[in-house]
Parts: sequence; C-alpha cells; structure tokens
Amino acid sequence: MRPTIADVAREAGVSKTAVSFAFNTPQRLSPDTAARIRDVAETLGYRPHPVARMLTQRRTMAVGILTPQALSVIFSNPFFGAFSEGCALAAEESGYALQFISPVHGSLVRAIGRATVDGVVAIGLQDDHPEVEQIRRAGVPMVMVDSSVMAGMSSIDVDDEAGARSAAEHLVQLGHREFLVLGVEPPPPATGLSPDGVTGRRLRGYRSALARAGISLGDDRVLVGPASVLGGSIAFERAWEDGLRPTAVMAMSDAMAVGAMRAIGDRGLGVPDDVSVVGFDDIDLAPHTNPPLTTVHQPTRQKGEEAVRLLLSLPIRPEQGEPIHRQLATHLVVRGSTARAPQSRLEVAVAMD
Amino acid sequence: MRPTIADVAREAGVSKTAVSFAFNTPQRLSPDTAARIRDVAETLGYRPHPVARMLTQRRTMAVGILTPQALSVIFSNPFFGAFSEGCALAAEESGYALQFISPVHGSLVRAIGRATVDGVVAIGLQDDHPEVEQIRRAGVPMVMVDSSVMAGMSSIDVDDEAGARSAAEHLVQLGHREFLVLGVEPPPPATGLSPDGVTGRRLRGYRSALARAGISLGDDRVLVGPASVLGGSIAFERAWEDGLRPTAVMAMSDAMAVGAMRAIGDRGLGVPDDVSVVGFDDIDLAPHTNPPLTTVHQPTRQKGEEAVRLLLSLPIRPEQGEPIHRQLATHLVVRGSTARAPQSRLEVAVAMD
DNA sequence: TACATTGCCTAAACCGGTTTGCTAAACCGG
DNA sequence: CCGGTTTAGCAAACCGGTTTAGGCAATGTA
Repeated sequence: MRPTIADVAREAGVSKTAVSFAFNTPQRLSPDTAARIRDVAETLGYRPHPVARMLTQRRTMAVGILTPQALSVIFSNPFFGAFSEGCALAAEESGYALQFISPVHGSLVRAIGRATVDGVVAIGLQDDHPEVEQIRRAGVPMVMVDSSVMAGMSSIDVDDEAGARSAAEHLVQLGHREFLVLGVEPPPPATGLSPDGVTGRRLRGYRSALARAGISLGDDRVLVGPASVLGGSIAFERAWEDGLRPTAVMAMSDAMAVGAMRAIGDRGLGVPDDVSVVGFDDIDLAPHTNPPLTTVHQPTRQKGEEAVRLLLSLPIRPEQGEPIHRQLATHLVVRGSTARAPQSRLEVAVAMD
Repeated sequence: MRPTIADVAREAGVSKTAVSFAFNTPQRLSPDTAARIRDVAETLGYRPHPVARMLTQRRTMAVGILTPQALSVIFSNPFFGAFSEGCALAAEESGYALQFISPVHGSLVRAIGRATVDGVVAIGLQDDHPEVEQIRRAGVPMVMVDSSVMAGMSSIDVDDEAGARSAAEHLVQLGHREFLVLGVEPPPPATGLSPDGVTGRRLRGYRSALARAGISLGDDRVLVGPASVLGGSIAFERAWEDGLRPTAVMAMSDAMAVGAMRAIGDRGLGVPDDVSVVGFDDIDLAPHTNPPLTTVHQPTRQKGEEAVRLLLSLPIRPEQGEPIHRQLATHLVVRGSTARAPQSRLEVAVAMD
C-alpha cells in the first residue's frame, strides 16, 4: 500500500499539517523537525499524491492540446510534431506538463470533461464544429490555433492566404495554367469546408492569385483528403482518374505534397519536369525529399510556443479581458519540385506512354 | 463559480449520493428522479470534476509515456511520432488518455511524481540511468521499451542486433571496407554508452557482421549525437574533420542518416556513388528522401501498440506475476542510398576537389 | 397480522492532500 | 515579573466527488 501523509505523520509523531509544511513551507517548522519528517518520509517512500494535490490546490500544472482528430492519426504528421515541440518548449519552461486531448468515442466534449488541465490550446477546430460552444462553456482558458476567429477567444494564426497566394503566383510565373489543389480534410463531425477555416483561407489565397492571371479554379479541381503521404497520393490518383491533367499541384500540407509526388512518379511522370508540386508547412524533411520540396514556410514551432505562452498569460477567468489575436507571417521557399510548365499538354500526354 | 455536485443536489432537492447515482448507476434511482437530476445538472452546466473523480476512484484512465529527453527535443523526431501513434491507438481503443512524462528541471523522478497516470511506458531509458531504481519504487505498473532488460520489468524490444547486422552485411557485400557509425546519444544524465542499451546492441550487430568480413571497427569510427537531421550532419562533419574518409555510413536513426546525406552532399560527394548511407527505423518519409533511404525497418507503431497493450494487461500490483518480454523483428529495406563501394580511395579523393 | 423483501434514497465516511484558525510555550524589552 | 510578540505545531474544515451502511415505505409471504 502506498504510504499517505497520515502514515508519515504517525510514524514521525507529528500532525498531518506538519508533514505538509515540511514539504511545502518548511520555514514554518523548526529545521530539525522538518528534517526528521523528511527522513521518515524518505524511508517510508512517501510521495505526495499528485491527484490529491491537484484537488486542493485547484490546479494541475498541465496544459492541454486539443485536436479534433484521433491522436493515432496525427502524431506522425510532421507538422503536428513540430507544433507540439513548440508547445512543449513553452510549457516546460514554465514548469507545465503537456496533455493531449482528443475525442473519446468521437466526442470532444467528453474528452475535455475528463481532462485535467489548467488551460487548452485547440488546434484546427472549425468554427462550425458542433461542440465548440459546449467546450467554451466548460470555462477553461483557451487559445485557438488555426481556426477561424471566434468571439471572445484568443487565437494564434499564420497568414494562410498570403502564403497560398505566393505559392500560386510562383506557379503562374512559371507558366502553369492547369492546376490541382489538394486540401486538408476537416475531421468527421464537420459538415463541410468552412470558408473561414485554414483550408478555406488557403483556397482563397490560391484563387486570388490565379484570378489575377485570368485563371479560374473550379471546385472540381479542389480535392480534399487526410494530411498524410497516403492521403496525398490517393487524392492525386483520384484526380487523375477523374481525367484531370494538371501541370501544377498545390498541396496544403507537405505530407500530401510528398504523396502527390509519389503518385506522379507512379504514373511515369517526373517532378518537376512534367508536373510541379508545391507544399505547405515546410517540415524539417522538406529540403531532403526527392526532389527537394518547394513549399510555403510557416513558423510551426513558434506557433506552438506562442500559443502556450499566450495561454499561460491569460487571466484565469476566461470572461475577463479582451481576447488577443496574433498572426504570424508565411513565405514561399523555392526548392526543386517546381519548374517551368511543360511546353504543351501534348508533351505530357506523350510522357504518359 | 463552477457548480459542484452539492449545488446540483440542493437545486434538485436530493442528496449528493443521488446525483452521483444519476450519473454512474442510474438504475439505482427511479427513472424520473434520475431524469430530473440530469435536467437540473444540465441547466446548471454541471460536469463531474475529473480530479475529484480520480481521487475517489483511484484511477486516472491515462497512461504515461516516459522519456528521458525533453519533449521539446523529441516530438519532431519522426520515430517518436510513429511510436506515439501506436501508443495512442492502443490507449484510445481502451478509453485511456495519453500523457507524456519528461524530466522536470532535469529530474525524471520529480516528473513521475506529478504525473497522474495508471501506468507508464518508458522508452529509451538506460539501465544505468541513476533514477530508474527510484522510478521502479514509485510502484506504478511499467513497461520498458528499447531498454536493456531489467529485473522484474516487462519489456518490448526489437531485434536491434540482427537489424544492425543485416545493414552491415549488406554494405560488406557491396565491397565497402571503410565505415563510419553514427550512434544515438543517450540523454544527459547517463554516464556513457551502455553495452546493453539500444546503441550498444546495434553497435554489436554492426561489429559482428564486419568482424566476419575481417574488418574491425575502431571506437574512433563511432560517433554519437542527437537523433536528428542536424545531429547527423554535425556528426558526419566531425568525422570528416577528424580525417575519416568512410565509403559507408551506418546511422542508428533515419533522421541522422538524412543529416549525413546532406553533409556528404555539402562536401561535394554523391550518395550513393561516393558514399553509401544506411539508416535505422524506416520512417514514413524514408522512401521519399533524396535518394530514397536504405534502412533497417523496425515496426515502430506496433512497438507502441504492444507496449500499451501489455501495460494495460499487467496486474495492478507490479510485484505480482512474471514480467513479460517481447521482441519484434527487424529487417533491411534496400532503396537508393547504398551502392557498390567506389573502386579505390583515390576516386573519392578526386571527387573531393 | 407479523415478518421478510424490495425499491428508493440518504447520512456519513472516505480518497489524500492543503489551509485556516488557534493554542501553548518560548522569547522579549522594560 | 509582566504583558506582548514570535515560534512551533495541532485539530478541524475543506477540495469535490464516490461508496458504505443503513432507513423508511411499499410490497410480497406465511
């Protein structure tokens, strides 16, 4: 049986209070009493029970990272890894632990109900997510990342639209006219593509750059899928089977971009000679893909860091104080996966055989 | 103020017990009483306090993943991402949450002391880690992953030695004689390289294959560094500056292998024409690096899954029952980063200019 | 009619700590 | 030697739930 504070008190011949003091405010005890209590505790192998501590102190010293997707889906997404790293950095430097909150049996509300955290960083939650309102009512301080701006909630974002625009401009300048967009699919409970979500914002960026060049991007040229290598290659395959023959692919995640490159290669085409590909995120491995990936850089780690820092600076009572919104910059990084558009569609067709 | 069970009880005109029943064992209440209590709770916005619940039920429904490294270091390691994914899969299917436990101010014991988990999966803990004994005494059920076998502790491992051996054999068959090993550095508190740790086991594998070919691998040809792209390139640079001119690099992590390939490229050499590189792990992106990485595959996700499953099947009292050890297989995956050794050392020297 | 059973609900103890309010002894200057 | 201040430590209340051990009617049984 794990020893409790009462065991230590009995063994040391003092009150529970004294034992508590010995650990938390030793200066309220005579030095030798404190030392004796610590000794007894040590030999008994006593450690204050963290849960009991949380209950009385009314804080957990943990921040939660809430995602609408199952953890088993997102952990190997390098973007999420980098984001978590940033969160961890800021949390650790303030002595906070990190807890991941993901849907329990599909319910985020239930998950948040059983989470023992002092605050929550929510990433990728769509505003039309049916549970946001309930989550907000939970009364936990919260920072939204990569969501649409919500009333009363602080947020951290990046300039998705500008980033996407620069990607599309780059391709337009290279002479491309036939585009395919691979979007990140919102998790199940969402009904569709919110124009204010990340996917919507990036799409707007792509479209505005293309429009300026007189190109209109039909909805049939926008495919969505999970943000993974597999998701990217499946989406490209589907587009191909639908008869689309793009010379340029704009993926909203580097993982999808890599998947697209693979699918393109499987079709016997070359990147960037036959098809150009540009990603989004600029993950650590982007410079080392084959070919090196042209992509929109976003400060992913910094995003995590700032989110947690902002969260920890928030007042305890969420109602108080104005929400703070912060937007970080993005920029295009040109590497080897983009090149001039092939001379004619014919060439592409020939290359296919 | 967050409503408590007492508030609901008062409002509904029943006892706290009744409210508790309404949520946990409604069949002990008349249907309409239960319904009325739930209604009141709903309008008050009551949710049972998770910490209080943990305290009375003596369980947290969470499993901890313990790493000797700071989270801000490992989250963007794709290997760890995949491992976590496996853990998350097994945890989620049993309704458990996942918590990450990393050193607090350098102390793992302190970290484990404040962790509210029902069990721990410890990954990469060296047996000579000064705190293992204390951790064990914490009395939490625990499964060790990628550690040396410890008395009384269940464990999940992969066949590191065989994997490493197959990598070295492959290179020997390609005619290589000059090797460089890039090892994974154990985290700070460890004193040195334990022969029983992962690094030690893999090293043994490399050496045994080389020895069979009459090649001895001196300690000066084994460099260690952090398991990251940067760690790999720095380690290779150091070796090069020390005058080493290997034709084959064996890295104990894919991230390091990628870093080495980059450093090799920076020196004006080509992979695999001038230098062959083989990694370890087979991360998702390994097929998509430039060139595609030859590497030792290990079932990383499965390792996480099995670790959590084993943990959850363990008896509550750690002393009871025989510890279970399980070893998963590894195998070499040959891709494009390895080739026949260059004809002579001279060629390499020429290529340098 | 007396007695056991069942259904519904409660008071109080408990989980393992922290915090508040207080007391008794030691200490202090005058 | 006295009143006032520290110092050292304690008992009890508290955090917010769950669980145990009944209590009280209504129902079933002899």
